[in-house]
Amino acid sequence: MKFSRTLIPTLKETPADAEIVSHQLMLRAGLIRKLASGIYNWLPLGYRVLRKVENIVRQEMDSAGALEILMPAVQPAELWQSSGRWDHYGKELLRFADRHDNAYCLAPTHEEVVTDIAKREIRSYRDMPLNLYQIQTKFRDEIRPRFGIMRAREFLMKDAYSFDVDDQAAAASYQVMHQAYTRIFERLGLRFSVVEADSGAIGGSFSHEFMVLADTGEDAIVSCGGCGYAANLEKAEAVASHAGAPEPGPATAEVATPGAHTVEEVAEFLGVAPHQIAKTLIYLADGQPVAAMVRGDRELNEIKLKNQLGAAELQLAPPAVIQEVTGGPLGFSGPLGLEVPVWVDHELLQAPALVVGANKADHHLTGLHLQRDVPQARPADLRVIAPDDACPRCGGELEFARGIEVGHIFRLGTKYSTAMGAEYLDAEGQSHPIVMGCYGIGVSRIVAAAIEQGHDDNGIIFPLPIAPYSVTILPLGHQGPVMEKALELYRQLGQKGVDVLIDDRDLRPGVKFKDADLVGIPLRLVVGNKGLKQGQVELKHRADGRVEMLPLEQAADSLVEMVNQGGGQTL
RNA sequence: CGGGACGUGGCUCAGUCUGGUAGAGCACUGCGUUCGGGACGCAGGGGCCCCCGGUUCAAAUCCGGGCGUCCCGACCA
Repeated sequence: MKFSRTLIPTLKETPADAEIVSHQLMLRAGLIRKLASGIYNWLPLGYRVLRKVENIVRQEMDSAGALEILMPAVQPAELWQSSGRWDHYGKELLRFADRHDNAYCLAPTHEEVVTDIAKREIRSYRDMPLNLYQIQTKFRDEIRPRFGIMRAREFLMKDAYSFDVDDQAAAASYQVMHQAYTRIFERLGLRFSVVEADSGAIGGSFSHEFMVLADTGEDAIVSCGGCGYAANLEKAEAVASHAGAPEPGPATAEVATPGAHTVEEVAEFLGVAPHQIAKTLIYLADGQPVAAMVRGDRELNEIKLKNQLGAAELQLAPPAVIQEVTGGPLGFSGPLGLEVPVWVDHELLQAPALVVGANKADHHLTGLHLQRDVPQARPADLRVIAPDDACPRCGGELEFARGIEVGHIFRLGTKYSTAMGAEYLDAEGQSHPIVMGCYGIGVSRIVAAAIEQGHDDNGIIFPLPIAPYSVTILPLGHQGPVMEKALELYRQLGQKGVDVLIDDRDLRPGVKFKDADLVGIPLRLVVGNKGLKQGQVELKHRADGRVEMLPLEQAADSLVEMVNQGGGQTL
């Protein structure tokens, strides 16, 4: 492609409404433009990147035996009512009516439609295993779209769904996808980590997330170098020590703690360490109050609590409810005398004496021994794992990192097939619900994630496999031998199947250098008078800045070799 | 949905407090010089100052109401 013939509107200045690097650089490099909040146009250069990501995903899904289909973005309400999600999905589901006043939605995901396909087309155990996937536009009416393409309302997703006869077969299908995903992210040229994850509202037995590692990532993850354990912070287990329960000390005593609400204030006032204090938090789980306790220096993991309770919704109780449940104001809650269920983080059982709220304004209790004083307390893993925690598998040291979720695989079990009546007949003629799995990849998000991971002060550094062009040629001059040689190289590379962009604009060299860096093309070939006099062209690697001089006659072949070895694609 | 900020040529922003002819840099067009890291000179084009209403002789500027965008939080593959 000739630069002068395409549309790559680069910007010198950073647009004011872009906060994170990937968003800024995608705008500056002319990959995307915003149409509305969370809704973007993909310009030629950006769309090439998107298509290259898509190609790799498609190739690996195909070779894993999945079958590509295309499902509609507009879906009738009835389907969503049959799964129960029309009422439960919430406002993220964009609903509207057609001219006949029939209700529809823009699909945020496709379990309903694909289960409907399975229900209609799968009759026998002989029809499985089956895996159907699509690469298609999703719409989620996010409360707050942000970070450009990273959390957009409309985005491109690869979603796959597996259908199996039983859990064992479903586990095998899950493994196949796990491997396919690993190959996909390796081929994309991204540093990533596979972590255990909470399966969330979609349900199912367990799941893994594929995280692109980047300091700016929205998710925190932990991993163990020793045994390979890795998990989302939301999910990571905090193991209890196996030491026996400590002997109780003297009975509890009430102390006045005027004005001390927070753990820090109470610790300071009483001259104890925060870990000797227990926080008691009052939650509403599906509207029912419960108490949950963690050590003062710990953070409660709401997802763990929610899962323990089997609750669909969990939120901190408002002050009025706290007053009603505990008899005291916010900030002085404790477990004694509560009639609601009390859940305690198992770590607390090791404490011989705890400071807790007295359920009375400006008062706390000291010397609380959980087993003695709150025998009905139910121990569980309720807290967020912390840097001083050991690996829950091998006891080794944990590393903390940040990541961007780009893939998520779930086992769905029979949630949708049962709700929607998708069944098959086994060899004995018995009817069973189909066992499903679902597997998502945020295709457009990968583009942003790749940029979060690969950039420097000068712009984007694309991995070769997804770079919009593998090679860019910069003729430092607009005519004469420089341009002739540059065009010759351009033709040679093109004929050999290399995606190449030649900057044939009549501009000063500096502008071309800046744009080439900004746009992030991995291999840059500079054709200038200096080099040509020695029969050479200069090759610069975008990633590490390495420069080498290549003899003119061999340049094309060398480049082809590099592109092929680096997994470069031709669109 | 709670809190905050912002809306002025394509982009980045000044001007708003204290009402009085709409500005700068970049980008764009033409000419000339320049040409290995975002050149320079000259000459140009381009604005419903987010929208609606109000106050005023006069509103980008003051007042009221909308709309939009971004950030933090809550929420979310």
